[in-house]
Parts: sequence; structure tokens; C-alpha cells
Amino acid sequence: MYKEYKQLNLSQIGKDVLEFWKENSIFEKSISSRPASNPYTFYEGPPSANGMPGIHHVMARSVKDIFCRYKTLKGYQVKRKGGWDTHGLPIELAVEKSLGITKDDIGKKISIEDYNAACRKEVMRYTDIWNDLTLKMGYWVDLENPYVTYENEYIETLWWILKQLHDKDLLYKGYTVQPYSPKSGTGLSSHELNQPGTYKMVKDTTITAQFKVKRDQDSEFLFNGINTDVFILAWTTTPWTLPSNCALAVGENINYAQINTFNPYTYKPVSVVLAKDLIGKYFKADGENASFDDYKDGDKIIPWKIQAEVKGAQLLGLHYYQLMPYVTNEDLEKNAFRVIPADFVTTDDGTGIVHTASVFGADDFRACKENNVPSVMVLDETGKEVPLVNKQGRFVDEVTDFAGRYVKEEYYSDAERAAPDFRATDVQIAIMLKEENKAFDVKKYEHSYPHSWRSDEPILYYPLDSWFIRTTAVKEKLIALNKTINWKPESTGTGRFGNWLENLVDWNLSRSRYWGTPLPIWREENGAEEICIGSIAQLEQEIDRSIKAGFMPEGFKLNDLHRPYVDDVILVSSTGNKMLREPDLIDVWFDSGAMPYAQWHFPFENKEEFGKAYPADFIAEGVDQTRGWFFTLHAIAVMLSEASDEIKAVNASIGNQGIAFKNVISNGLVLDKNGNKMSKRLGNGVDPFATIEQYGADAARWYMISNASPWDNLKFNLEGLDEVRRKFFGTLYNTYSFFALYANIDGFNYSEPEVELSQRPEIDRWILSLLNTLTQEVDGYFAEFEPTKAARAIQDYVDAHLSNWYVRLSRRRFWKSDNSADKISAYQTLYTCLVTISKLMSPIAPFFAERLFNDLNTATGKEEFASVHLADFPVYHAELVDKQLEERMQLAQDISSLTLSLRKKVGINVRQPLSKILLPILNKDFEQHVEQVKELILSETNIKAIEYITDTAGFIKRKIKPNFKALGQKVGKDMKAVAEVINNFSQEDIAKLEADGQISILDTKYSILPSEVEIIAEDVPGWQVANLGKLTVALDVTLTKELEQEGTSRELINRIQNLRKENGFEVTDKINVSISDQPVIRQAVESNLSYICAEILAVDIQLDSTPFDGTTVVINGIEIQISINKI
RNA sequence: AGUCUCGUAGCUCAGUUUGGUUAGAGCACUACACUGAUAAUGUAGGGGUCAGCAGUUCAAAUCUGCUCGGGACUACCA
Repeated sequence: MYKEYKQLNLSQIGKDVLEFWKENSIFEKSISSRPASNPYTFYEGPPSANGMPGIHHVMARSVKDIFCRYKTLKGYQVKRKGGWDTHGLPIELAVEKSLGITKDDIGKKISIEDYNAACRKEVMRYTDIWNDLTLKMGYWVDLENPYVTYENEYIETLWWILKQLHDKDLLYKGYTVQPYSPKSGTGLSSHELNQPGTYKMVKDTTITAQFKVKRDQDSEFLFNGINTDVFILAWTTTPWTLPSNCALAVGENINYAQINTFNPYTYKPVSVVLAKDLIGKYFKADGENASFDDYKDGDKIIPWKIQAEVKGAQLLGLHYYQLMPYVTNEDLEKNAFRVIPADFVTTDDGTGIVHTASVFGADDFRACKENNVPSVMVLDETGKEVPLVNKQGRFVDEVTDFAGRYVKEEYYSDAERAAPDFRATDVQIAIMLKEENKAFDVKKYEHSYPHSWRSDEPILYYPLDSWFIRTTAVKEKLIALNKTINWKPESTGTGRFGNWLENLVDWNLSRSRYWGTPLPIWREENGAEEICIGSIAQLEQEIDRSIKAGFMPEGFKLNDLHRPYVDDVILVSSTGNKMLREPDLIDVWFDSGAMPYAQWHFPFENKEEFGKAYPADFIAEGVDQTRGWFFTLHAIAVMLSEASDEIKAVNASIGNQGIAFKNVISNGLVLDKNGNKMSKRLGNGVDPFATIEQYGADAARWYMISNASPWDNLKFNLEGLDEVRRKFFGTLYNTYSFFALYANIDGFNYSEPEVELSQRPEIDRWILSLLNTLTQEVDGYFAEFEPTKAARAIQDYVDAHLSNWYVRLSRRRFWKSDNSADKISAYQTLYTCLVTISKLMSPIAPFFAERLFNDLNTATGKEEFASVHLADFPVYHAELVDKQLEERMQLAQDISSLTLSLRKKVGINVRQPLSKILLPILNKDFEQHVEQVKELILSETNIKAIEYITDTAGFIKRKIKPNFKALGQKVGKDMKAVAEVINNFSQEDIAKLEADGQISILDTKYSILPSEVEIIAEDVPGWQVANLGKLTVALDVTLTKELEQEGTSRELINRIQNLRKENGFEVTDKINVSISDQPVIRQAVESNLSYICAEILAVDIQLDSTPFDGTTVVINGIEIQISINKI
């Protein structure tokens, strides 16, 4: 027996199926039943378990799940190890919040040990909830043995990787300019800088400074006919960086002008260089070419004159005198204080020349490095080079005039700032430069500037020691291999990711934090010797040596690789000196990017396992991971393909050039129904648990996948889930219910031999043809990572074809047919369609598909699989596909639709039979095609016959339309004229064109061929006519006595069927019927008695002339009584 | 600010690669019908400056350029 249900409840189905999967270990079997020799590798990007999952996680994980399930059906063994991302700032922040402490308290109010323990606990806070969601949404991933990034084994692999890089000189310590908070004494990550409210508008004192050009051979061209000093103008919003100026940057293609004028503060004659486009910002039009001789000190209008124009390229290499010469040396004098090129220079503001202080700006730093410009530095008490501003944000002693002063006014206390004689350092610098004829312009300027989210003060860009991975060394390979990766959508790979690689900089690995993977590098204090530890065993060896050297206590054992324990380890150098660990942690992105190796504790364990699971065939994450996980996976894989012999060997054995993944889907965001980002603040998030509970996971999954491609943003609307439930699942459920109802009545269990295709009727062969076409399409879409197209194709088949055409037209065959061969054909066909659909849809809607498959298969036992997810993907049978048949059926649908539309127009309902429709013949094959689907049309439209007419009698009125595509190429500019002529063709012209095979128009300029026009039968005079494209249907609306009687019979049948249903009779119950005796009814009943009885399962119909107690119904305006009784 | 991406009916989306003259579907709305699959279905109707402007072309939702708006990422820069 096939299970029958009262109603569709997707939520309940989900729960039942989960239970079924669990009891029967279906997930485990879906892996173990596939050969290990045929692996398909999927990598799970680890979620951070310290936050609640949202509805977008359902989206992202559905995408992952779909392709893993699909590949399983295709016979691959798809292992998917879960994972947890457990390190990083969000966890530290959560801990600090829950303990009510700040970073400063670490090591003071709370020991690093306790802090660390708290982090460890915090990380897994929501694990249970995550696991619950994973289960309920039907995401199959191995939660029993996940990788966890804080475990020692995981970290050991990270250390191993770092050592591979270190050995090849791809890991180095360098200086970089980073956002830095002097108050907190710590660098800020870009993540922190992206906190809301970080950027604020501030008003700063800005200075346009005059940099005096050194007169030499190179600069001589600026001194032609000039008897004043020549200055280059450069603007800054951070005057405190001027003592550290080391270069001026220009754009090589920018046009600059040399202008003779007077300094507005000292009134001295000067000649200045700035971008030509920006002259208007500094000089008033009134002053142009005004008399220099008439100028008096302090005049409002300052005369100026363009002396010369030069390209930026010509300025390159010019030397100038240091603006604020507090600190200099031989190297600086030789290599700094010159003009360099930089691509970031614009003429949007300033002077088109950028003051460059290498240590206080990231761009500056890079530009100086590229041009070998040394930085302005001093030596501290330990002999280390430090910038002119110390870590508290004060000038060092060498900057005599400002020594000890904070560079930012905000670093002073409110009381200090309120003092009457208080002057911000920037202002003091401005005053000084004005006096020294070094400032050309000073003004306040409002702009946005980043602030520390913790202490609310402006940050500094400050040079800090950091460890870097030399990704730029493999840049070309990164770019080349990226082109071998299949990106969905492609634009993310070529665009966002490709551009990112093109502009690659070295990967800054350092993080000054507590909870994360420690950098495994120990150094001598003077930096002369360093060691990178690549394994726990190696560390233990080194510890032993250190113990022997007396640096560490006897019996020391490191049980946890985290801080602070790892910081207790002191190693010994070859010269017998202490080596201390570099205090940094590494970027958490390195943790996740290393998961292909670390999840298997490679190369310490599972070498064979790793070899089979590298690289990934498929990964998927949000598009925001492009520069996150996608990059770190790619970068580490490519680096290792160069640096590690073990990885090289693996790559060589599998023919991998060095990628970590072959196919990647970057999915878009899930927004609320109005297109806003979901956020806690707006409270517009959707609870995934409530959604699944109410609608079922399948509805959520199907909705998200069918609605928009994964990489497009999804506007999540709960009404859409309802629609999916009704439209798709409801229809499919109804189709199954219909099948189950009658198959149970007839005891159909597919035990009969397969009905030969040639013995099946047209409509069966048609739906099977479409089914195979669908199978091929869906297979292709899944293979191309196009789940949305797959879902839409399935949905369209179920709704438009299977339910609303096949079942609708075949209903009678299931309940009335006494032709058993035909009935079995119908059952077998519908069964095949349903079971195939259950397989096709199972990757997307795993629960409903499971129920459908098992309800069908349990009754028939046709397949040995206990689950649809253990089955094989349907095979496409080309021999079952008949394109001509599909076209014929389309014709039948169109003709039926037109006929119904005509009935509607003349107000004759479908129960009233009509004698015939007339079809003008379009071509030779047409009649033959229609004949093959004739019965379907007749029964669907309740028409007795189809007649065909050709136009030999000139009976049909026809219409001609130009075929623009064909004609456009031929006639070009004359298209409009030609179209007009053709549209005005008479019936005779059309006939002539057909008879002669051509017709001349526009004074024989063109000869029009039949292929260049479209001729349709437009009208049959005297008939009701409807058109669709080339198709025309004419309806005969004449009613004969017989037709009317038959119509009345049908009305009667309808009323009686309704009564049966109202009385709750079973479909198979036989009845006796009494009807009040009316002449019209009597005639109808008498002439159609056997037909009526058969339809309503009546044994007898009594026409009763005496009034009796029955139900009153109205047929064609006649009121009658009917009573029915079950026998 | 730069890069990428999206913009078609009230809503969700096809169509754009390869230009072809009445721009489609579903949902929602209105009316009528059908129905022993029935919270389904059919027929008809209303609803569109295809974001805007300019260009190429006989012909542009489709190709090109610019602008506007949404989103993501990168940067925040003198």
C-alpha cells in the first residue's frame, strides 16, 4: 500500500525523516556505500561558533549540501569533515564583555591563564545550537570528528606550514605602517577599524608647505630667468609628520605649473610648483599677470604668473632641502628628500604633490620602499631605530622645538587643552613654518579620520614590527593558477579576486593578541639568530637543549601551545644565548586557510587520507570571503606548492599544479524582504529555527535556491516560502496523493512487466520524453553548479506538465478505464515520473524527496535502496526522447487553450459538447501532427470533431508579417519602407507570393521570398476565431438537440458527483438515484442513460414524477430534486 | 574614492551572451468558469518611460559611453 495523508505538513515530514535518517544511519551509509576509490572532496569553511546562526547560514549551507548530495547520487564518495573556527578577536571581545574587563586588565586584573581558559570556554558556547541547526536544516556534515582550530594537533600543522615557508625565506620580520592607538599601546586590525562609528569628521590644521629645490644640473630647467628660490608645494592634514618628511610624490602624467609670485605670509618673492589643475585653489584670477613691481607687502591681490609647465615625469629625481631638519644623516641626504613617482597621486585636492613621511602612512611607506627612500629615524637608548614620534604619541627629544609634545591635540587632557595659552602641536608647527618662509598656505580642513573604537581618540598610522608572508614572491603563480579555478560567478574570480591578486602585497601575519595560534619563532635578543619550530617534537628537543643550558627548569612540559604557556619556553641559540619567542600571534585567517592540511594533522598523521582529499573539488562560502578564506586557501596552497617537498610530492602524484580548490561558489547576502541587510540593530533578522519549524527545511531550501542564483543577493520573504509550499510541494503532493489513491484501489504495485514504450499511448510517451529531457537538463545544471536552474526546471515540469496536463488529461484512465493494459501503462508512467522527480529534487529538498521516494518504493520494492540519498542519479535515456512528440503536445495544449478561450468568449461552458473546430492547415505535416493528439484535444475541450481546411476556396482571411531578421540583412536602410509594403499586402498579393514563390516590390527593387515573411490564417469569416502565433482555431457553436441533451446529462452528472462528495461517499461506492421527472431531464437521461450511470457509479436512475425529499439543484434554469443512496 | 555587481509589472524573477518591431512567467488583485487531485486548476482583465541620458544601427531591454540608485569588497589617502 502507498501511504495516504490527510494533508501536506512539510515540517512534520522533516522531523519524521530526520528520525528515519538517524535510526538507519543514512548519512553514514551515503558515504560508506560509495567507493573510496572515487572521492569527491569538499572543504567545510569553519564557522565561528561564538555567535548565533542566522538564516543566511541556511542559505550558505544549502548550497554546500546540494552539491555534496548530488555527487553522492552520481556515485562519488563525498566525505565532509565539519570544522570550528575558534580563534580571534570576536572571541576575545565576547570574553571581555562577559567578564567586564578590557585589554589593559589582561595580566593585571585577570591572569593570562584565566583569560585564556575563558576564551576556550566561550568558543564553544553555541556549539549545541549550531549542531541543532545543522541537523534540522538537513545539512549533512560530519559533526562527530570536526577539526577545531585551537587544538594542539591543528596548531602543530600550522607551525609545520610556517616552518616550510620560513625555510624558504618566505616568512620574514618587517616594518609596516598600521593603525595604532597610542593610548591603548596597540595596533588595530582592519576589522577593528571597520567597526561602526570609527570614522568621524574632524577639523585639522592643514599646511601647504614650501619645499626648497636644490639647484643642480637636474633642476636647472626650473631656474631659467628666475632670481628667487624655487619651491615645490605640498599639502598635509597632519603637520606633525613634516619633520619626518623624506620624499615628495608626483603623478608622472599630471601636468604641473611653475608660478612666480609672493609668499602670502612673508611677502617674499617665490617661484612655486604645483599641479596646473589646482592653480585656481591657491591663486585668485585677479592676480594673474598683475604687475610684480606694484606689489606691496600685505596687498590683498597677490600677483602671479605662470613661468613654465612641466610633466610630473620631468620632476622625478629633483632634490630639495629638508623642510624641518631636526634629524638627518648621510644616507638621508643622499637618497631622501627627492621627488618620486606614486600612482595614488591625484589632483582632487592639495597641490597634486604629496608630502611623504614613510613611517606615518601606508601609501607613503610603500612608495618610499619602492623608490628606495630611507626613513627619517633616530636611535633609541637600546640602539634601535625608532621614528620621531614615540609609542605614546609624543615627539622624541631630537625634535628639539617640540620634544615631548603630543602630536595630536586629543591626546592631551581636557584641562590641558582648556589652558589659555594652549596651542596644538600642529598649530605651533604652522606658526613656525610661516615665520620661516616655509608655509604657503595654512587653513582648517574638515575630513573623516579613523578613531580607536576603544578609546575614542584619533589613531596614528605608525610603523610596527610585524611578521609577513612573502606572498608577492609567488604573485605570478597565484594569478596564473587562479585562472584554472572555476568560479561561480565567473566575475568574482576574474574581477574581485583577480584584481586583488594583481594588487597583492605581502601578507601581514602578526596580531598583538592573546587568544590565537602563537608564532613559532624564537629569537636572540639582538635578532642575530632565530629559529622557526615546525613540530612539537622539534620544540621538545630544543627545550631539552635549553634545560641543559640552564635556561629552563628540569622536567618542563608544554601541554598547551597557547599563550601564556608557550611564552615560558626559552630556547638556546647556537652561541649559547637565550632566545625568546616573538610575542605575536598569527592572523586567524591563516588558521582557516590551512584547514586542508591541519584538519588531517598533516604531515604528522593521515598522509594517505590527505592525498585523497587534496585539493578540494568544491567549496562554497559567502562572497565576503573572497579576500578571506578563498584567498588564504589559495595563497597557502600556492606557497606550499613552492616551499614544501611533501606537498610537491602530493601534487605531483595527482597532477595538481598547486591549487587548493577546483570549483568555488561565492554566494551573495541574504537581505530582509525590503532589501536591507539583516542586523541585530534593526531587528530584521529571520530566526532559522522558527522558519524551519513553521515551514519545514525543504520549503526554506527550495525557496532560497529557486528564487535567485546563490551569488545574487536574496531578499528573504516568508510569503515566498508559503508560495513554494503551495505551488511546488503542494502540487507534487497532490499528484502523489492522486496516484496513491487509485493505485491502492487497483492494487497496483508495479509487479506487472514493463509496458513496452510502443504500446503506451501518446501522452505517456510524451511525459516520459519530457522526463528524460528534464533529467538531462537537471544533471547538467547540477554539474555546472547552477542549482537555481535545476530547481526551476523541476518545478516547471511538476507544475506545468506533470500535474496540469498529464494528470489532468489522464485522470479517467486511472479510475474509469477498463482497458487494463492502458491503465497499467498510466500507473507505470506516473510512478516513473514521481520516483524520478524524487531523485532529481533530493539534493535540494532532501526530506520531502526522501518521503516521496520511500512511500513509492516501499510499496513496490522496485529499488533496493533504503533511501533516495543512497540511490543513483536517474539515467538519461535518449531513446525515450521524442522532440516531435513534445512539439505535437505543445500544439495540443495550444489548440485546447484557444478552444477554451473561444468557449469563454461565446459563453458556452465546457460541459456543453460542441460539434467541431476548424483548423486552417499551415503546412503538410500539420494535419498529421494534430491527428496524433486529436483525442486529447477533443476530450479536454469537449468537442466532437476536428476539421481541417486548406485555402483553396479563399475561405480564410490571412495576414502577412515581415520577418525582420531575414529581411533586415537584405534590405538594410529600406527596412521601414519594405515593412510597410508587406503589411499592406492584399489577399491576392499573399496568394501570388505563395504561388510564384516570390513577389517584387518597390518597383522591382526587391524580390520577397516566402522565407522572408510570416503568413498566418487570421480569420475564418462567419466563425468564432482565435489566434496564437501561427495557430488559428475556429469554433462551430451550432447546438443540435443531441448536443444539448448531452450537455444536460453532463450537468446532471456534475450535480450528482457533488452530492456524492458532500455525502462523503467513497470513490468506489455504488448508488441508486432518484430525480424529479422533467421533460428536458427525461430526454437527456433516456438518451444518455448508460453513460450517466457509468460516470456516477449508479445501478439505476429513477425518474420520479411525484414530489419527494431530495436535494434541490438547478440545471439550465430548471429546478429539480435529486436524491442518492449508497447500496 | 576605486573595483566588482545589480536595477525589467505592486512583489519575486526570465529574456541581455548572438540587436529584429505587441517585453514574458509566477505571486498578488478583479471577473467568470471548472473540478471525486481541490488551500489545486482554466479563461479573461488591469498593471511596464525595461533606472536615466546620449550614442551606434533600418532596428536597442539587448551593443557603447556617461549619470543616478542599491549592495559587496578594498582603501581612507596628502
